[in-house]
Amino acid sequence: MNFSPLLDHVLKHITLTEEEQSYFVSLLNVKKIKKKQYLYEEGDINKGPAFVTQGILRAYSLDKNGFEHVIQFAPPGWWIGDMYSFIKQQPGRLYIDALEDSEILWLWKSDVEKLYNQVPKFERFFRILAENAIAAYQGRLISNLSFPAIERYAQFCNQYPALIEHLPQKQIASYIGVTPEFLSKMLNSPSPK
Amino acid sequence: MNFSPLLDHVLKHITLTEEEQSYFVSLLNVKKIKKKQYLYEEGDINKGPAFVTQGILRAYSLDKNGFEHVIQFAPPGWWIGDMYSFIKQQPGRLYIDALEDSEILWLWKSDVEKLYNQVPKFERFFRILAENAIAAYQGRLISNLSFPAIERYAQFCNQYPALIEHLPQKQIASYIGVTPEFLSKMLNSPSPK
DNA sequence: CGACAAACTTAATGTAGATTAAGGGAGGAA
DNA sequence: TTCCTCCCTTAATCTACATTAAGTTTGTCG
Repeated sequence: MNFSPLLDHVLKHITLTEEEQSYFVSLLNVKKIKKKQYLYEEGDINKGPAFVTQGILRAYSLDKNGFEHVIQFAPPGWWIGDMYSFIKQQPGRLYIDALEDSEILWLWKSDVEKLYNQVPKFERFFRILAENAIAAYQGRLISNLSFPAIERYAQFCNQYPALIEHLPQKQIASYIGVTPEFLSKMLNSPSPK
Repeated sequence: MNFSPLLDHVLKHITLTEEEQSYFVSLLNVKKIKKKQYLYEEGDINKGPAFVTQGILRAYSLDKNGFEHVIQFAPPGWWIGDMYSFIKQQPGRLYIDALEDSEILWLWKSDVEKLYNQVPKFERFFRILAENAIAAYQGRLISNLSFPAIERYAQFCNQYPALIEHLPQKQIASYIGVTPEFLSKMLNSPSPK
């Protein structure tokens, strides 16, 4: 297994000795997830954040009519997880599955705690990670509340150009908060961008 | 000035010696904000998070038609800030003002960095704070994407019962993402809850 | 290769919520 | 008191987007 994408990512924010690095790596679990399989099994609450090394994961919620609403995509190099479930240690409201055959690295919640105690610098790392996520969520909320669908689509294209090619249109529709039919109509209408 | 609400809040998550506590307090700035005044002045990017001790603050974005969209309310005991602007050190997209005469404690960005160096336990404190905020934003997004307006209102009432009484209806309408007219109609229609 | 499912399109109809416009009540300042 | 501003309400009209229902194209896998 090649841990260097994750290590590089960590080392961008904090410095670690060789021993600290190998301790961190020793806590990591590898998991291969086939397309359509889930990251967490039913009621899995002791699993911590997951770092994507291959493929694409997706977090979504379900409404009462059974429709999916995409909360986040995670291509390689991104983290994904149900933060509510993780913090409160309660079953969450998020489903996380793979849109393609994928591979992730993940930590047990208890190992994350150990890591904080053994190498407190990781408190800093995950603080920075969390702050960036907040900024992203704030931006997403602004977008949802303040812009019409066509501009949310344009913003998505700007922010995630690599994803546009990779993702079925209906997933993008779900992310920006419209039906696949409406997105299709938007894209094939007067100003077809 | 009475710092104990903030100190109590901090001490719920980390333990601090007397000296650490007074060092922390020495970095705090107090500011009184009158109703309708702003937390940040034009282009203020070196100011860090603000902790509300009295009153209510509000963060909102503006759309191209000049309409306000509330991203967050902050009653006493809550933190508020423009995380994007804080992290990227760029002008943000959020306006933060007071809905009532208020009082806050705030830190310079540079003092937050000093605090992390002098008392690394604060990395842990702000990590926990940030993680909780993520959980809240995830919940808000789920709510916005997956539920109709009337249920978003019900959820708001459940989550912030104290705010319902305190806030003008139009602010709540803006938070749940509808016009004041429509909220009024909803509340005075068939099942008036 | 054939076939079955999944992805995209098109179009008719339906609806949640926006917009516009008007009027009424409560509080504050002079 | 009177005026003014802010807040809430009601109602008519409008629109962005959903729903339903075909049909078409693309992919995938036995």
